[in-house]
Amino acid sequence: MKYIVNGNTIKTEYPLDLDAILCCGQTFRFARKGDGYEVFSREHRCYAGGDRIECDDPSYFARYFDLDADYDEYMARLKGFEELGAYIEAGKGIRILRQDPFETIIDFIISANNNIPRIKGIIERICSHCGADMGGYHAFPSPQALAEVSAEKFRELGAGFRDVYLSKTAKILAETDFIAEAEKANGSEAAKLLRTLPGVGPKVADCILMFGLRKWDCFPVDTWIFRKCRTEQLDTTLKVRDYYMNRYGSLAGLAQQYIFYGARGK
DNA sequence: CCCCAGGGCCCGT
DNA sequence: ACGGGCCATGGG
Repeated sequence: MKYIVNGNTIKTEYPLDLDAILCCGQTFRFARKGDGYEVFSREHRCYAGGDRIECDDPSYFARYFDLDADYDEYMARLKGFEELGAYIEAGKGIRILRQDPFETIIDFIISANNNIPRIKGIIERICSHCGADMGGYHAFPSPQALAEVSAEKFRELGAGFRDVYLSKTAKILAETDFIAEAEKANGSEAAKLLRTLPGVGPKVADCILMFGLRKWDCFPVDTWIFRKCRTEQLDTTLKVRDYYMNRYGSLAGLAQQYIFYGARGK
């Protein structure tokens, strides 16, 4: 048993390292509150601190925080790689979030060539504009609601040059069963499929695989990871990606998160 | 004024 | 296939 549910409260076996989980760019919908964080996902909200999660829907957030998975086993497997030892020790409280695929696709299109505080602001304004009013906060918009938003409106909400990507992709996701196809596909096929969406390239696709589809055979390379991992041979982001995907295999994405946390810090 | 941010697109070679 | 310029916006 890795956690216990008592009413609307989840108690986890080990404390979650919420700073590492939330502040390293897996999600952008959270805020510090008291000793912990208020976290939003789709139409849900929770308060998380230490080993407690208080929420409207425990089964949703047990899944969201990936509480059924055995991270001790993952860490044990990755500790076989000498270079990861210190990173794993520092990041042992990390979980990989299981977020809504649609929300994750939109969030990471916004993340391109952007910084975390500004990404959070854009997403917040989009939710306020067309997400359901949940009383005190707004849900993430449905695909249908977001498909109604014009590129001009996205620009107005601060999305910058990503405005057309957002309006085009939202329409595709609202009008087709794209997401179901991506969920069915294996990692490399899903990555290829995701890259057909406007605004989704190699890095954004890998983040969607990681945080929206729980497919970990990927290796998102952003500027921080590239700075950390580049060598004379590995002199492009795609070469870094290929090398580490091959090295860490089915746990490459998790390994990336340990490296990211270690390289970037809080 | 500069540079940078969890990059992708589009155009040339 | 690959490289370089360009793309909004806000903060340092």
